[in-house]
Formats: sequence, structure tokens, C-alpha cells
Amino acid sequence: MANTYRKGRPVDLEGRAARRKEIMAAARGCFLRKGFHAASTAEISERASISVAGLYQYFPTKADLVLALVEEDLEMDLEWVGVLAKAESLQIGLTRLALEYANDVGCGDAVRLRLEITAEASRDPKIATVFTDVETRLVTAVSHLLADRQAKGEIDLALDPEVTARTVLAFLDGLFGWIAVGGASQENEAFVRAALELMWRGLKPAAS
Amino acid sequence: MANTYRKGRPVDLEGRAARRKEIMAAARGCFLRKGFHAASTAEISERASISVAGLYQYFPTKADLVLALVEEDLEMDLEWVGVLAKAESLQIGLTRLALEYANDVGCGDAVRLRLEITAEASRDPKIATVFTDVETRLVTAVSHLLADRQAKGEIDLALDPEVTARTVLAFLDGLFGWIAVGGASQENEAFVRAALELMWRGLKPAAS
Amino acid sequence: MANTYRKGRPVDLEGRAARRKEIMAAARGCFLRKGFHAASTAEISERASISVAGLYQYFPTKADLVLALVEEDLEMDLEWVGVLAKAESLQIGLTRLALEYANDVGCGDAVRLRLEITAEASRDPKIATVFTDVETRLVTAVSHLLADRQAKGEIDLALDPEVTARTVLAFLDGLFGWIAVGGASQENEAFVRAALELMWRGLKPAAS
Amino acid sequence: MANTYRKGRPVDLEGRAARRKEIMAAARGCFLRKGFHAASTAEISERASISVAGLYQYFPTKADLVLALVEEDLEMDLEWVGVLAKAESLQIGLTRLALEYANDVGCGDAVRLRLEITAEASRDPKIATVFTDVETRLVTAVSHLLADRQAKGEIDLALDPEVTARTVLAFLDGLFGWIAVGGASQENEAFVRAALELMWRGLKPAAS
DNA sequence: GATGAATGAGGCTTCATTCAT
DNA sequence: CATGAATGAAGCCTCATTCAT
Repeated sequence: MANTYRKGRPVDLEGRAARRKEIMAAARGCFLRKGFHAASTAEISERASISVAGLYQYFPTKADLVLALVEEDLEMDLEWVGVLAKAESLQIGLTRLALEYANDVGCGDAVRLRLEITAEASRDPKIATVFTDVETRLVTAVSHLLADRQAKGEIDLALDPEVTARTVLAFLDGLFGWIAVGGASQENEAFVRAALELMWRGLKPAAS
Repeated sequence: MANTYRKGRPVDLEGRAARRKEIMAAARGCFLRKGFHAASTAEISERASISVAGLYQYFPTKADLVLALVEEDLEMDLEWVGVLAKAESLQIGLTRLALEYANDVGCGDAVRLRLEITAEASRDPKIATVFTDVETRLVTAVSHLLADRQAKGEIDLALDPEVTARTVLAFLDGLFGWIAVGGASQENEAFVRAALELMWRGLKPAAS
Repeated sequence: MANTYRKGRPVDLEGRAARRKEIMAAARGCFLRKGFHAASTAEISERASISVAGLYQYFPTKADLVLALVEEDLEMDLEWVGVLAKAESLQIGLTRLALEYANDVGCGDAVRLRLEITAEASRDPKIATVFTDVETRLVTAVSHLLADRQAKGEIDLALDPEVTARTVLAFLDGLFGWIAVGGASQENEAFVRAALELMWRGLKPAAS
Repeated sequence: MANTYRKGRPVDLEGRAARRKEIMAAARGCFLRKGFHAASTAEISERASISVAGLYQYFPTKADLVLALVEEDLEMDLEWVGVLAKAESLQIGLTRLALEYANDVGCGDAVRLRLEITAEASRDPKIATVFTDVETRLVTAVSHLLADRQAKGEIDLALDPEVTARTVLAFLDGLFGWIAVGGASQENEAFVRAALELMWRGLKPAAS
């Protein structure tokens, strides 16, 4: 009945997806330790327990692997916005998220990879496209979030949502960047609190 | 007075230093367009109008060339602090500096190179050392600057100078980073003004 | 009469043979455009609408595929001899055949493939064997043809049939080779006519 | 005085040219035994007693090496024409040249390489260009040669020099091709004599 | 019988670096 | 000091082939 029958060995979609993830995880590790250019396909495939030729059945090019990783990484930012939207207040939610981030070792990795991504985006046009695309969506999402919080009286109504969204995002980028490069120390928590506090003084409605 | 006499042909110290600078300038251009790893010594030496072997008489290793560039680049940050110290007010000086920066094309390059440096610092220990060293000095300098301005009533006395210094530096890093990768557009000026304004709301003394 | 009964699912001999031909046709196209070594099994199997693994069920090795193609190609030469044998006169038949050949685009392909075959025959012993074998048969066939025509007074009786057969074959090889690599132009017809005319002057009985 | 002075180690023009020749000789051997595609740069450089990287200082690409060889090889054909022009009669000169060729082992190699070149010319546009270019020059040269010999009464005046030039060249290509692939046997001499004799019957003035 | 998945071996090319001139 | 020449190691990618499904 079904005409989707195809002769021969059926495609193992699950297996392929899993292997793909494995490769991407391995690649993330390598890129993290060496950067996109210094990490070799041999290294990546070894860490992924696959042959080099096998790797090329999942990603037609090293550049494509990088690109997939970049996309995946950038998409994660959008998830934060969703999390923040559900928080009782933006300040509380943001602080919680930032602290969680500052203390998790894996998150430091994510930030360091982001650094490499940003650097590469300023050279490779394809990566730049993906980068700019996600960035635009991110700004929009945060704009809406801020507008929402303005309506709730958490943020000064005089601030333009979009410009402020960019400002906040830039600020967070800088903040996490400093934490990631300095290495996660115990002082990070104090630093994060102070920095967010300062930002918040700029965001909240002018004292009536 | 001291006997500086030396046998043989005198070394042309000036010439050497000049050539060194030329090489570093050429290297900066290459690293900017390709990154530290993707830029080759052949490429660099060609841009510097020198043979590849000649390059090795000024820098024993490609890594050393990178390091020299990193140091030079980071030192420039310290100069800003000096400039800011002489401004009539920190807010005015900072705004002027930031706008100047946002509009200059060459400065976008500097920021993009900084991105590469930061990314590399998170991997190479030697670069990390230089990086952290300059960072520390920078924090100290900005701390003093802030303390100075606190004394003049420009900044809230409740803020701890050192932590605030880090916060401000992180914020500026994020700000310039966003400008650099987005490409210098005309909207940059509005963005910079808004962002600094927001930061300033957080820094200035609480309305009495 | 003989008991041809066989257990299990009967083999679809026709289907197999057809598929084999398809693969060979696809391979011919690829080898033509890239040569034996540069054409990949992936490319061939794609053109043949079969999986790479599937290809290996028809030909145990790429070399075997090449060999099969070589055999098929060389056998075609023998067919010409048959055609020529039926012509009213050798000169007329040969001219007709040559012109037909020179004007057909597909025949240019055949000649170009023959070039590759000859080149490969000078290296690979297996191909050389097939090549020499067919060549020998060809020479024999043409020898008989020539002897036959000698008897009819079309060709000088002083010429040794075998040596002359080789000469004629070599001449035709050269002729078609020049046409094939030069690309089929309208001048080809004049060239073919002139060349055959010259050859014929050498073959026909000395003016009595 | 001379302003051609250049600092540093002077270029060893002789040495470079010699090395270049060595590499080309090695490449010729490899290409002969395996063909352009099957012969590897590793193999070639080993036979040339140079590192693989070193090879790339003389030829920027394997394709360039092939091209250089093709050019060199094709140019040799033009030299024959010069030799033939000085012969007492075209028939004598050609026979001498052909026999010399048929008996020399190295010449068989040259013909086999020519086969590969012709095959490759039908695919690679660059090689095709060189090929066609030399071919054109060759036809012109032989045309002049034939016209010259026509004036001396050696060749039938009714024959068009250019078309005949192509015919003769095609014939010789075919002839040498058959000799080269069959391997140099003792019967070659008889074959060559008979073939040339046949051709000559077609060329010489009609018996008065 | 036919397909998807996997892989060792190898191909071309480039790189950072050295050494003689 | 500066250049030409050379090279081992490595990088990305492809190939012919096998094997489980």
C-alpha cells in the first residue's frame, strides 16, 4: 500500500542523528581547545570514534561542521530568552541565570567557543550570515521581552526597547567574556552581582 | 661617557626597529583577515616585503610574532586610561573616545583583532599570561581613575572601584565588540550614546 | 531436455544483463569525460542510478568494469569488417563508413575512449592482453578482406595482405584520431575524402 | 654601477634549470608507467630525489608539471620537420627517421606518452589549448615542407599541401601508435617500410 | 539483490622552519 | 643581514572496497 517502500537497507535515522551529535560534541571539544583552524579533522574524528572518511559522510566539509556547530551554539541564546520570559521578574531571572552560568564550568566553555565564533564571523562570510541572522532574531526577542517588562513597570519607559536590547546583550557578552577568559574563580559571583546591579540601576524606572 | 665602542660593523638599531614595526604591521593585516592560524608566514613576509627567512631574523618563531603583536595591542588600552584621566569629566571623555572609536574604520579592525587575541588567550598559556598581566594593570589603572572621579563627585561613592572597573571594562568590551562585528553603520552613534547613557545612570551618584 | 531445474528463486538473467549494460553505459560516459583513473565508482554508480555497493555485485572490481568496457569496445571494430565485406567495392564501402563516422558526434566519443583504452593498454597487462587479442583477430579479418578484394582486382596483388592490413588499420586509427581530438568540424568530410583518396592511390593496382 | 645588484643569496639559475629538467625527466618516467592521474607526486619527487614540498617550488601544481611536459613533448615534433627539410629527398629522410624511431626503445616511450597526452587533451582544456596550438604549427610547417618538395617534383602537384600535411601526420601517428603499443619487435622494420611505401605510392606524382 | 554505513590508504598541497650562500 | 632552496610533518579530502542490514 505505502509507496514509501525502498529496497535495500533502510536508513537508520536515529543512528545517524546520534552519530551526528557525537561528532559535533567531539568537534566542540577540539575547537574549544585549539580553535577552528588549528583543530584537525583527524583529531575530531578520533575523539568521535569514527574514521576521518566517516566524518565526511556526516559533514561534507570541515567548514560545514563548523557551521553546524555555530548554528547550534547560537540557537542556544534564543532559549535563554524563553527562560527569562517566564521568570517572576527580569532582574531575578537574569541574576539567577547569570550566576548559574558563572559557576558552571561547561558554560565557560560555551562562552569561549562563542569568542571563537565571533572572531570567525568577522572573516568567513557564511558564518557571518548565520551570526547576523541569529543576532537579529535575538535582538527582536529581547526587545519584546523588555517591552513586556516595561509594561509591568520593571523598566524605565523612556528607554527604547530595541536599542536597550542591544545594550543589554552587549553588556552580557562583555560580562561573560571577562568571566570566561579569567577562568571561573570564586570572585566571579561577586563580580556578576555587582555588574548586574550596576546595569539594573540604569534600567529601572527613574526614582519617583 | 661610558665606552660604547663596539668592534665590527655597528648595528643599525633604528633600521632594525623600523623593519620590525613594518613586519608587525603586515602581520596585523594578515591576522586580521585570516586569524592567527590561517595566516601563513609566507603571506606575512610578502606583505612586509621581506623574504620568509628574513622574517625569522626578527622573530624567532611565528608564535613570537603573534605574542609581540598581542603585547603591542594590549598596551594601547592603557593609553586610553591616560587620555581619560585628562578629560574635564569622565562622562564627557568617555563619550568622546567611544564615538571617535565607533566612527573610525581602523578601530573596527583593532577590535576584531582583539577578538582573535582574546580567543587565543583562552588557549595559549603564553598569550594568556600577557593578556592577564595587561588586564590586571588595566583594572588597576581604571580603578584609580574611578576613585579619582568618585572624589570629584562624578561617581557614586558606594561603588567599589575595582569591581566597578571590571564592570565598566567588560561593558566597553561588549559594546565595541557588537559594533565591530556588526560593521560600522550610521546607527552606531545612537547605539553608543544610548549604551553609555545607560551605564552612566548606573554609575552616577544616587539622586540625593 | 536437460534438467535445468534449480532450487530457490529463479535468477532474472535478463534483468541482470540489462542492468549490466546500463552500468557499462554509465561508466563509458564517465570514463570518457574523466579517464579511467579520474572517474570514481561513486560517479559511475550515480549515473547508473545504482548504489556504489550495488555496482560491486555486477563487477567485482573497478578494473573489471574497465576491462569489460574495453572488450565491448574493441569487439565493435570487428563488426566493421563484416560490414565492409558486404560492400559493392572496398573503396566505396570504406568511404561511406568513414564519412558516417566522421559526421556522427557519438563516434567522436568512441574514438576518444579508444584513445584512453590504447593508452591504458600500454600499461596494464590485462588490458594489453585483451587489446592484443582483438587486434590480432582484427588484422586477420582485414587480411582476408584484402585478399578477397585482391582477387577481385581492387587491390594491387603485389601487396602482402597481412602487412597491408596493419598499414590500413594504422592509417585509419590515425585518421580518426585526428578527427576526434580536433572536434568534428565541417572540414572533416573533405579531410576524410582526401586522406582515403591518398590511401587508395597506394592500394589500387599499378596502372597497367 | 650595475643596478641589478640584489642583496641576499643570488639565484642559481643553472641549478634551478637542471633540477627542473630532472623533475621533468622523473615525471615523464612515472607518467609513462602509470598515466597522468595514477602517478603520484610522491612517486615523482622520490624518483627526482627531491622532497614533495621541493617539487612544488618548481611547479606550482601537478597539473602545471603535466602541462610543462606536454609542451616539451609536443615541441619535439617540430624539430623533426627541421630535420626532414634538410634530407636529400623527403622519402629517404622520412624512411630514415621512421626506422630510427621504430628501433629506439626510448622513442616507443615517447609515443606512448603522446598517447596519454592526446587522451588528456580531449578532456583538460588547458592541455587541449597547448595541443591544438602545436598541432596547428606542425601542420603549417609540414605544409611548407610538402610544397617545397612538390616544387622539386617529389610529390604530386595535384595534392593540396595543407590537407596532405594533415593526412601524412595522421598516418604517421597511426603508424607509430601501432608500433608503440605492440612493443618494438623485429618485424617493425618491415612494417614501417611497407607502410611508408604504401603512403609514398599515394604521394608521388602520377606515373607519366 | 540492493542499499546504507564505514574505513584504511592514499592524493595533492601547504606550513613553519632551517641552512647554505 | 638577507635571500634562495629545501624539507618533514601535517592538513583536508577522496577513493575503492567491504559488511551488516
